[in-house]
Amino acid sequence: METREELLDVAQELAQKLGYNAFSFHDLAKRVGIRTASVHYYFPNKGDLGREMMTRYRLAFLRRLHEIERREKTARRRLKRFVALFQETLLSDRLCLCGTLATEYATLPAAVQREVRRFFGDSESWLARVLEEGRRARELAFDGPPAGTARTLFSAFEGAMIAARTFGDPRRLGEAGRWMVAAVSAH
Amino acid sequence: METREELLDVAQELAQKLGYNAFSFHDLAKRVGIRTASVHYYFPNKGDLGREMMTRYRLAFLRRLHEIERREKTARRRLKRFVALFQETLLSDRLCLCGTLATEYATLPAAVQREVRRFFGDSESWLARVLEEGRRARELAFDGPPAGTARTLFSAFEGAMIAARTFGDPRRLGEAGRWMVAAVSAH
DNA sequence: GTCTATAGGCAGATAGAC
DNA sequence: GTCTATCTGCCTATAGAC
Repeated sequence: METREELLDVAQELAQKLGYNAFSFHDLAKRVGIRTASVHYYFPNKGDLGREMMTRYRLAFLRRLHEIERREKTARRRLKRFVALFQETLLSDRLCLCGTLATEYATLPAAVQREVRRFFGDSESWLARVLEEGRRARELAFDGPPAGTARTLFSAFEGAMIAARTFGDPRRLGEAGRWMVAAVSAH
Repeated sequence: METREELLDVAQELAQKLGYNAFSFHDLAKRVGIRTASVHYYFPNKGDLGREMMTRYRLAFLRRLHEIERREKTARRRLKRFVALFQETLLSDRLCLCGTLATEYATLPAAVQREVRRFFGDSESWLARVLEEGRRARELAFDGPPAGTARTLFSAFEGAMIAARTFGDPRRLGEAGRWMVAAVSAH
């Protein structure tokens, strides 16, 4: 693998496990087997690394969402697969990268902040689309514009992820996922 | 005010706004008008400060929950007041202290981690009690044990708080609050 | 209680050799 | 691309004077 990608992988892992402010260029260098100065060859400063890490994460997540849409044809199954993506992350004691960066938001360079907001935006747009189609098909039921329900679902999943990792109990996320999906299901 | 309390106030403010790993003893000293070394007089190390800060926050929050229970007699009003507590925090660009510490969980001293878990536990117990009474009174409706719904509500509020601050839009929390309360309301 | 002085370590970052 | 060497600054923490 190219060193550049390896660095982003390690940075992402540490950010998801410990937070953005809790890892250093030296930590990355050690893990990849190079020197701190060499990390600066790829990323002039930590903000550049952070922005690229977040962009890459967002695009990879978006690809997986589109894959879900292609493979699953009912809204409820799509929502469950969305939660499953988060569960997968949780299994390696990681949070959604966007969730960790969002709590450290005020300390981030502006370019990284922008990427965090885009992640929220992209995810909520996808959820809103799934919700809207599901309601049109009479499979789901909820009041008001899909966007509002999408925002509530997304933040509920992010929050449940944090709680689940705190207690070292991934079932907390599964529970919240089933609860929220049931709440938007037509009965 | 005593210096000790002032230090805890500033530490809490910075932790809620920036994160636990983003403030230093020097930051606290500067704000309170003393020297870094003097902070160590009150708190031998940052872990001691963190634990005491989190304990104090948890107990103050619990007191406000009990106050809500005393003043409000319907479950729906109690839940709305719970969300209002979070909204109040959000108005000064802060997150729930427990939420910020939970995302940095792996970097915290064990004693601080324990306090974070207790905060989750206390809040969820209170919510579960309110939910149970509300259901018994036929005011609320939800499936299964109250604890499961309490966990989902609490993490949804924590998550909504994070999203709301990221977008600088407190209404996101209000929206999630109304959505969740409606979801447990008997119709 | 608060200070000065100081220690040792780690942070982000740069210059310049190979 | 990766290195050594180095800089500046900040971090947590301690010793000891006032």
